[in-house]
Amino acid sequence: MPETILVCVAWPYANTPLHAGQIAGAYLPADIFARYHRMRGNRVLMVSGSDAHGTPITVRAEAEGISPQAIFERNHASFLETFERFGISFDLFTSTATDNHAQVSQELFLQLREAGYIYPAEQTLLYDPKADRFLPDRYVEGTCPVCGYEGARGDQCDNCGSTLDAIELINPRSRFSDATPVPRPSTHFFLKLSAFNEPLREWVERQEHWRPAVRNFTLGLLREGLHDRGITRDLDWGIPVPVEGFEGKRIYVWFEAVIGYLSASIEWASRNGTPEAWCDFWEDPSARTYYFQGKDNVPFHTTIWPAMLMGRGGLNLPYDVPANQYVTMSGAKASSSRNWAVWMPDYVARHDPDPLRYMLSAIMPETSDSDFTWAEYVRRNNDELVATWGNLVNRVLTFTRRNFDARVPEPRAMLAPESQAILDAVDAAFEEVGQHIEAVRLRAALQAAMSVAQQTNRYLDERAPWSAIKQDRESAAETLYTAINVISGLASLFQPFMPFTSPVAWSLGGNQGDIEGAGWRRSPVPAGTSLPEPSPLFKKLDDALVDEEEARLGR
RNA sequence: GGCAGGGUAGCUCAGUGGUAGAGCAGGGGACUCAUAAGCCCUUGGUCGGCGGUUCAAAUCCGCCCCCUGCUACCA
Repeated sequence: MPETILVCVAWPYANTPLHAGQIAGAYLPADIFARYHRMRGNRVLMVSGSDAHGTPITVRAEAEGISPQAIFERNHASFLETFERFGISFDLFTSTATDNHAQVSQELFLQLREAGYIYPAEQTLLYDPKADRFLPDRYVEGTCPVCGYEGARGDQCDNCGSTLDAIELINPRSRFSDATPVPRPSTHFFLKLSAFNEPLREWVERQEHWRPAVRNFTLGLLREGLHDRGITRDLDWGIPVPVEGFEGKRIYVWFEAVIGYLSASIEWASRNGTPEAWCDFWEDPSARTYYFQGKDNVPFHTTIWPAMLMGRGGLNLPYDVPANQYVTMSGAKASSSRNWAVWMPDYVARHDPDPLRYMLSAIMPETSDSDFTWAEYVRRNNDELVATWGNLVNRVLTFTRRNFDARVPEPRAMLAPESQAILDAVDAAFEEVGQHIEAVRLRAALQAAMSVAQQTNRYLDERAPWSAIKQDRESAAETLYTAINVISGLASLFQPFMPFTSPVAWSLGGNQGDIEGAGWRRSPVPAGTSLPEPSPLFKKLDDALVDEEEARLGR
């Protein structure tokens, strides 16, 4: 019985290209998860898109003297290319700039307003008379009322760490024009999050399969109590508020961006010519919805979005929110401004995708922050991908080619116990790796697959077909027949993690056709199958690469 | 400050009550099919500190120290 799985991935903010930390935090785990479920024959929809709106994009646009639209389009194109070249297999990667998204967002806005969960209220905001615009807190600077530091931002004082309200700042000034901001009233809409505190708490309490960090953090937020939040802003870049008298105001990004999961699903369905197909993922209670993202996004996916869904009614709540911690770069948090990151467009232009997919899977920050270093990247490539897995394929196939005329050898009728045991091990690994992936323990899943490759190397050494062939050709034939069949299984086990090299390994092992279509199982390779000319799956990397890559950091 | 996560071998990290683990690095060995790769053996830790619960604690409880993240435009 196929399952229905909706894979929602965080919407990247379209103001800079993606870096490896974001890939490890959300896009890669989501992709592995989706590819696995597709191989299982489950019905999968994986969606995300560029977050096109918000102040940082308008500010960047002003700084570069071009339109916000141009900033968004440039980065959106970059995202699509990264996903394509790195093998992130979205069913649809759209953006919040589509008419469809605006329409779905406005509709949900009105539904929640109708239900009494959105209400208008007047608030006093800082206004820049010279630039003729309202100021977001972080674009006001002034003296901190707590410690007297003169460079405090309106949202927070970097000196003492106090959380501030821009209106409290002494001697405030606008970062747009240096003008002195003036308080000015403006009416905005608010989302009544307070109404959902208890329903959310009861719901989260029952989600015992969530990661402890995600669940405890959310319960902490709910214990303190959610406050109603403003969901409109005085901006001209964004989705218009669909209410008379609010022309010139926009729906704020954090309210509108999470709706993207729904609007993207609807867009996918209509593009496919099956406009109702999204309902299977959102309305059927047996469908499961997973939200992949970094830990900074947890509150939106475990409180605000579920509250919006509860308020609307009739749509599935998140089944799991497997948020990852952060991947740091050589010990420091990734930073755009300091250029402290592995930029994906840069990486895919110069390196193969699978070694980084493997590395990031192996250090995936599932329970705590983890650290990426180029030295470790080279080591894992050389010691694990080249030496353990790539070399296993290569040694088996070159030996077979030379001694058995490039055909899978005919084994004895009854396999030796150790041969049967290694075949059983690879078959059992599908169950074990699959359980890990379904529980989103991807690091453990990859390790379980890799350990079968290690066992297979041991098996080869025990059976030593290179010496057996001299006295007992049948023994060598059995060993190679067995090893080739194990390789066929291993290629499928690795496919969700390494979708570029695994199909190659699978074909080298004598298989034809599509590895993903062959399903989550070992494809048996019968004796007599002819084998193609083998070539190495991975390139051994030179240690000099470490220095070269590290020199690019921080410049 | 509050909340959350983490502090286990030189390095990166698994391990939630029952004789301390993996990979890498270091040392030794047998082999030679393979991108000198693979295999076997081995050195190495008072599991952040102090108390407590228990027949038994890395694992549960309390306090302390250190690292990381979050702290929400409160209307």
